[in-house]
Amino acid sequence: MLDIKFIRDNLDLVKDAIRDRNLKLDIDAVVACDDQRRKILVELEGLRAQKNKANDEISALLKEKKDAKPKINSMKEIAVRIDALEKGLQETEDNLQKFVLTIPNIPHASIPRGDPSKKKTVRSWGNIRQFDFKPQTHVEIVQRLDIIDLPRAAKITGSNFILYKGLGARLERALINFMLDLHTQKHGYTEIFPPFLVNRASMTGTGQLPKLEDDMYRLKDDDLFLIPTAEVPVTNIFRDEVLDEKDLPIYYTAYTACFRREAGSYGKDTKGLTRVHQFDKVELVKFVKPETSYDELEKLVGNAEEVLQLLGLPYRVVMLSTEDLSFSASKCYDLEAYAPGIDNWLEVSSCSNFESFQARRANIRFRRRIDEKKQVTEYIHTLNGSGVALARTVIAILENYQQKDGSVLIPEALRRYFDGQDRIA
RNA sequence: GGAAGGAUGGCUGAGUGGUCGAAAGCGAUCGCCUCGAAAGCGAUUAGGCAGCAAUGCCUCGCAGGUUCGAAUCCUGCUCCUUCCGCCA
Repeated sequence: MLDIKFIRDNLDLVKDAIRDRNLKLDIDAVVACDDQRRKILVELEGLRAQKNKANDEISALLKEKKDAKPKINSMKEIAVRIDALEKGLQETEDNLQKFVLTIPNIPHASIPRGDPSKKKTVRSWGNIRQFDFKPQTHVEIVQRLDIIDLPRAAKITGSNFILYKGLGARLERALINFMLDLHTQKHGYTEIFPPFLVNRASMTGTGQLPKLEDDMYRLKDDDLFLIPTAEVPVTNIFRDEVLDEKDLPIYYTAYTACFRREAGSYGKDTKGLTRVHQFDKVELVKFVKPETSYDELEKLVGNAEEVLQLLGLPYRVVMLSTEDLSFSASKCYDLEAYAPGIDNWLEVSSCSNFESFQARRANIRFRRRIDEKKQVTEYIHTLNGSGVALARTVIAILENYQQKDGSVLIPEALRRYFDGQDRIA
């Protein structure tokens, strides 16, 4: 959420941002709504001041046992007027709030303007393997090795769900442990295991609601949502709290399953494990002071990249353009791992700086000491990134590590989680 | 699912329908004291909105209601705690 004052003071900037995202929103109407709000507020506050003064006088009269009747009667009229203004104010504020919640974050100046094709490859890592046989797709591999059973997953639940089996299940568990161990032991993150269901306030706090309600799984009777990412429960840990400056920055990492309806995406990447309704992910979340957030973003990307490097998966780092940027993000890097079987770059991580956008929605602040006398509370900056998402990483591992004899080598970094086994055969 | 109790500032916790945005304590910050620290003493210490400012207004879980006036009374809701039931 953007600050209405910021919107007023930076009208052109906000309008440019909407245009750069290829959206249509009537920002002038928002300002007009706020004008109306202020107009009501001024009159209302004047009357309230009058009322408060009169109440003190009535109080004093009663104390001295004098007659307060005339004063009381004269206030009845004002009370009615105040009542009416309050209703009007409420209505105007609700409208304004509803409107402001649909305005996306301002894209950072450093990112490319325009459609998704404008995205910029920042760097690449690793070499694309040259095969002396025709590499198979992960769909073929998992079937042959009997480590993932998609037909039965479809029977149990529906299409685009995954049933891991045997060493496939083991691989999933190994990856989760490997990533959590790396981030907690080497990168200084504290491990979190949050609820997988969250309430509406949490979903609104991180920006999934109101816009993306159709993409979420929602419980019928409880107004709870299955989390689409650990970002939601973990960022909301500090909702409506004021943090202490000296506790910052805070780094959290969490494994969760992630649930996405993927409404409207039928026919797109629907083969195999590329786009599924439930997948595992290890997430990185940071709460930091505003002046450090862009440095923290670079470090966060580095932490996610290290996962792919240790797994030996070739990847590239892509800076998204304005139209590709998610609703709440100001700047975002995607990590794309190469999968030779399907000959595709797969988005396995998305690392974003939200600046104060989520913090304002979720009301997460910190106390900053200015000098001995003065301290102020201000919104923190939140960041998060996948470190990394599993289903697609599994694709990349299977397709990159497949051997001519049909087996799949287990990346060195994972072997300690396989009792030293070096291949899936 | 049933019963009872509760929700007040960074935390604990008092609160009479009318000088209550709110006692007290803890914590924190600053000062005094000290070679330095602890202890002690003193001061400061909720958030938000409008305004250049002075200042004004709002907020005691949330939403309504009664009243000239609500932290306080009434209704509904949410959440928490304890007990019972069920349960991995």
